[in-house]
Order: sequence, then structure tokens, then C-alpha cells
Amino acid sequence: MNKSTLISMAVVRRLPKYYRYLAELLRRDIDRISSKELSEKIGFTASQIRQDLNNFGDFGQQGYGYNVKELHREISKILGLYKEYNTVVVGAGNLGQAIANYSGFSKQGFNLKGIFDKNPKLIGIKINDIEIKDIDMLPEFIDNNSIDIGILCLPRNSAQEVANVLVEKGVKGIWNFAPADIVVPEEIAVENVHLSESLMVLSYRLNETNLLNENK
Amino acid sequence: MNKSTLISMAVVRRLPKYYRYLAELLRRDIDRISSKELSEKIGFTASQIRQDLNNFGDFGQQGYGYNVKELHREISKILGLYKEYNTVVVGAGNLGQAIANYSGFSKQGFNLKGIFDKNPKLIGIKINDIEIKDIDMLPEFIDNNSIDIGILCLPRNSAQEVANVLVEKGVKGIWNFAPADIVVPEEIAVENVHLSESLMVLSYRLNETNLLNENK
DNA sequence: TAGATTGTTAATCGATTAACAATC
DNA sequence: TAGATTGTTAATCGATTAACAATC
Repeated sequence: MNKSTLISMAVVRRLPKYYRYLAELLRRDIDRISSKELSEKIGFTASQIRQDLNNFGDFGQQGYGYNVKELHREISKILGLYKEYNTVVVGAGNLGQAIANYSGFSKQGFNLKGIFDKNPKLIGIKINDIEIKDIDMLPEFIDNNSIDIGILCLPRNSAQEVANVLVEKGVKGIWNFAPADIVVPEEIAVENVHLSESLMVLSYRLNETNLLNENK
Repeated sequence: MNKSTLISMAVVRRLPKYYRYLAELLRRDIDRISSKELSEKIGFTASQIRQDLNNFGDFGQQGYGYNVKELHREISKILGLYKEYNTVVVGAGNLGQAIANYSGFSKQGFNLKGIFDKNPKLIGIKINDIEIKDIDMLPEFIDNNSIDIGILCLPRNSAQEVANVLVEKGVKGIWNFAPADIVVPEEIAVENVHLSESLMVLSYRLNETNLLNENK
């Protein structure tokens, strides 16, 4: 069957959650689950779960449900988690250092190869056994280490400039923590983590009820 | 006018982006903008921009557009950014420390009052001038410091447990960095930042084109 | 076989876009 | 006033939910 229709991002963004819940079921040695049972745990409708999974293939079996181990493996394939990726962190401030230090990502195949900053006070410091290098060395480093993903932990102003370098040097994806919208060719994947935007949404919701009363 | 209909989250999640672009226009001393011009910069349709803003009031003027300064101020009010919030970070690992250190949040009125961890090796260390305290002291601390927001930077297993404490002690919102879905009463605002999920989505998109070819 | 549960089509719901009258 | 641009209604599009025949 040709599945060459593009899957909507709404569906894609639910996949990691399926993956996480299936991992939990695996840990608990549960080896089958129906869309109805999964629905109760995960909070999506059973109908939505079946629709979502059917975008990628026929993973279930009528009258039985889904095999947890198999479905978990399939979703890991869909997400590309069985592969290895080489990454660099650009910007070694607090956030950059935290991301560089986080070992969970390397367990999932995201291997940190380099950390870069322009601040001379940071260059030379070791984070997670990797020495922070001068950002001027970034282009050459990408050439020599087949870097797949650039992780931007930079201030607003320098994000686009570094993104341009990453794209030019052939990086395939950018994980962007900078509070800026970067512009790249459409074949480059960009995933934004805008922390301050998330915090603003939280702030909005904290005041939601009040707002309604104030405006009457 | 009574605006007491609930605004959809799709709209709310766009507000911080409006806020950010308006701040940029302010920095550049631009004092008016039409939905059409803003559309070109921000990438939403002009129609959507007008629809979005109209959920909150009549901020524009026919034939003129929007006053940048005024609109920026209105959105900051809608988002509750003119207020001050007291926060605690729970979990002082790499990510918790990075969040605690980030000064940008305090500039926006989110004031860090305490940092907690259960690891004796971390307790006593100062981050951003605040000493990491034993997590056992969290309930009393919330009572004495009118904490509004709890920031969870914990492993999967302990997130729900700490969330329960926060809710019981009257925190109004939770900014959740733990890779777990926490369950709280509906009047408590929860905003999730699931970094590993974001990375998985990036991974998916890195492989998107390949997937299509493989499945034919 | 009977019961359970999927895969999939059709119906509904919600969000986005288009259109244009109102009005600055 | 004429031109520009909003506010808002109507049309379209896309995503979610419901329903049920297929089938394990």
C-alpha cells in the first residue's frame, strides 16, 4: 500500500505520546492493548487512536487489539528512533549547558559531538566530557563530523546567522531554543522550543477566569 | 461587551508570537501596522490576525490599522504579563538549574523564590543566589511565600507526587518539564514542555521523505 | 461459533480563510 | 471625500468523532 500522503502534524505530535505510554506498558509487562483501553490511559478517543495508527499501516488485529511490543517498535521506526544522529549544541549558556549535559538524549541515539560558543570565558570548559569550542570552528567541525542536527541555544539576535551556517554546511534539522523564528529552506526540519512563549501561555491560563469577569 | 466565551487554545498559543513581533516593531520605532503588513512578517493570514485579536476587543481602527504600542500593551494584559508571580523550581538537575539561572523570566515578572531537590549533594548549593533546599521543606515554603507557579524539573516517577503537593498547597499553575502527564484538578493550569517529545518530532521530520519512499 | 475490536467511511465539529459592509 | 483597513459574517477546509461492516 502506498502511504505517500503526507501525515498531518496534528497526528505526528501525538506519536511521541503513544510511544511513551507503550514504553510504560512494556515496563509493566502488558503485551496487548485495545484502542479503548489505551484511550482511557492516554486521554485520546479510541477512534482517534485507530485513525492515527492507520495512517502508518495496519498494526492491529480485529478482536484482539494491538500487540504492545510490536506497536512500540513500529512507532519507534516511524519516529526514526532506531537511527543515530550526530548533534552540536550552539550557545553554551545555562540552557545550552543543560541540554549538552542531559544524558537522556544520547540514550535515544542523539549523540552530542560538539559544543560551541563565542564567549572566550566559556571556550575550553568541558561539559559532559566535551570541550566548548570557538564558534568560528563550527563550519569546519560540521564538515568533518557529519552533523545531522544543530541545537540552537542562542540569544534572539544571533539565531538566524548561525542557522544560516548550519544550513549551508548541510545540517538536516535544527532544534531551536532561541526566542526567534528562523527562516530556512523547506527541506530543513525545524522544531522550535519557545520556553518564554510556553510560560506566557501558562500566565494566560492563570488569569483566564479573572479576564472573563473583568471584561463584562 | 461580554467576552465571556472561552478562547480556543489555538488562538492563545499564537498570542505570545504577536507579543514578540510587536516588541520587535516597538524596538524599531514603528508605531502603526496593518493586519496585512503583520501577516507578511509573522506568517499568519491577515484574516486570522484580525479574527484572533477580535476575540479580546476592538484594538484596531478602520483605515488605519493597529497602534503598535497600544496593541503590545493590550496583549501583555491579556497574557497577564503586567503581574508578578512567585515561582519555585522543583528538581535541581541540569535542566532545573538552567531554568533557575535564566534571568529572562524574572524580567517578565516571574520571580524565583525557591529551589528544591531531594539529593543531599545538591542541597545547600546556590543557584542564582538561591540556596537549594531539601524537598521536604517545600510544603511549608509554599505556605510562607505565596507561591503561584511550581516548575517541575523532575524525573518521570516523582512528577505526579510533587504535583500533588503543589496543588494541595494552593499553587495555581504548574510548568511541567517532566516527561510525564500529570493529573491535577481542572482549575489548576498546567503547561507542559516535553523536550524529548519535541526531539522525536524533529527526528520524524528528518526521516519524513525517506519514509514515503520506503513504504511504496 | 460468538464476542471483541479493528479499519474505514460518513457525520460532526472546530478552525481557518474569504469576502465585504462598516467606518475611520 | 476617497482610500484604506478593520470587524464580522459566511464559506471552506481540516481534524475529530461516531458508526458499523469486516474479520480475527
